Amino acid sequence: MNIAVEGGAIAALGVVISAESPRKTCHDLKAHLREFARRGISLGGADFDTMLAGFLVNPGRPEPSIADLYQDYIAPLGGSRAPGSEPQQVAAIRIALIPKLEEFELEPLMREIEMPVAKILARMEQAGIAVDAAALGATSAEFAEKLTELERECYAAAGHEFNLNSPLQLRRVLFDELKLPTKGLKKTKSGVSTDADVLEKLAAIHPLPAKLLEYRVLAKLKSTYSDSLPALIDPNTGRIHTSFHQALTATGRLSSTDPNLQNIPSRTEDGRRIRRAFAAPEGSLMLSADYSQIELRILAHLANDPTLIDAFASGEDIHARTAAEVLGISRDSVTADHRRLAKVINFGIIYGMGPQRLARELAISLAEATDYIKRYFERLPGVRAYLEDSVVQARERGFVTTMYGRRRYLPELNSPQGGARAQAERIAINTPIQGTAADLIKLAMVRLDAALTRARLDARILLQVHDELLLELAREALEPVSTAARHEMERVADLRVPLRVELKWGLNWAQLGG
DNA sequence: CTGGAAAGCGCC
DNA sequence: AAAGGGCGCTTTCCAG
Repeated sequence: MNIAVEGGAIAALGVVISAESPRKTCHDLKAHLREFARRGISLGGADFDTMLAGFLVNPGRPEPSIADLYQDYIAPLGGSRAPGSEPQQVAAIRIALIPKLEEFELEPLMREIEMPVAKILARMEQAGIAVDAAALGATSAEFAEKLTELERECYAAAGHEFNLNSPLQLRRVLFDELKLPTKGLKKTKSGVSTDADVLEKLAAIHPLPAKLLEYRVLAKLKSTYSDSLPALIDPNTGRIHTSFHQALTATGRLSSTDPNLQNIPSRTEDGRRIRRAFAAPEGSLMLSADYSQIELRILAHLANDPTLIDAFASGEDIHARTAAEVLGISRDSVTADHRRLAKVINFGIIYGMGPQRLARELAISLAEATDYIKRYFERLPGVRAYLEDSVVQARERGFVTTMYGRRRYLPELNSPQGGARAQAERIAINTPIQGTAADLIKLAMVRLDAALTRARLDARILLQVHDELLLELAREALEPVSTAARHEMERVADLRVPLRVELKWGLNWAQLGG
């Protein structure tokens, strides 16, 4: 096979150098880059990660190990040779995967997006993020006081003490002891649900569900965030070092664990207290960038629907425009309620929502919900045609793709089970949209990192950048962005609609952001 | 004691 | 009769 393998620690990490070219292959490059950085070694020029390539070829196998890939791509070739060392296996896997990437036209996605993203993520993980442990501690203490009071009120409303964190005990209190009506309420496998939806309905007729809703929100924030995050601060760096997973989700999104930094609260004021604890230290500045309405913009592009494209091209409020279309009214007579309704419909379309769910969500009749959906598709025929075609094509080919060719296989589309088939059809609708958004956001990471690197900055999206001159340089790097918090930056991809970038920065970006 | 399922809920 | 897509974390509860 003509492969040279470096010895010692490097071979143990699965780095392979081909003898005829200087290209280096790695399995889980991001992990190795972190390990190398920790030891102060540089790993130059790695241009192929077998884990990422294997995942692109078959996303049904998340975070494949070297053994998984050997099993999938080398063993079936029927060679009689022994598997060899891990680096040798990695080299063989690369050779087997490259033709697959080319056949599926995934090579540009691999080379231009996934490989650069892996290197950026390694730096982000290594850099970590600063969090104000004292602020979190104060928040926890305050939440604890409020929780004690809420507990007392819940026990009083129930008539006795019980474990407020146990849905089972709560269900017995609500429906067996207090005999609250269960008619029309959502059920779980074991009985009537006690989720927020149900408790909100019951809140109108009894004080316990109302208090419990308050209790749950605070208990969640305290246990998941203000209590847990400080424990994850690395004593060596004083920062939190999350792990990003690049070869995991079915749609191509990233995920984050230990802790999950992608679900830090932002919606409620109590939640924003948690988010505010992620503040740039003295002398540094945090920058965050995001796209506004990216999924609906992608829908407009993929569906090539003139109305949606026009709405985005002219910078309209998309939910208000949808409201005007669906309700058949002029754009100036759209009220906040109309807009709220249209927003639910817009999201529902992306997720493949049916009329039942829409009716429940909006507290309207099934007939009305059915009518809204009908009118939506009448007014935006491009969307209807696109969604129908998506499902038909997916059924024929057995998979769906994103704009950059990322695949997701959907064998369930031909299932005899109606429920499983319907689920697969919703996935067939959602995945090209959600997955394309993931592609574009990764591409934006690569471009932004390159821009800031050119400006001699060390960029870390959502992480701190150490540089006294950051603000000046960021302005330059992100031209035509100026001092305001939100601006249009650039078109990241060849879309039929403009993408709008939202930037937030400051010593505390959470305060600046919406 | 550990592991896993279920319920619930935080984010996009 | 009909689960809106994608995640990860905490708690309870039960099995081993």
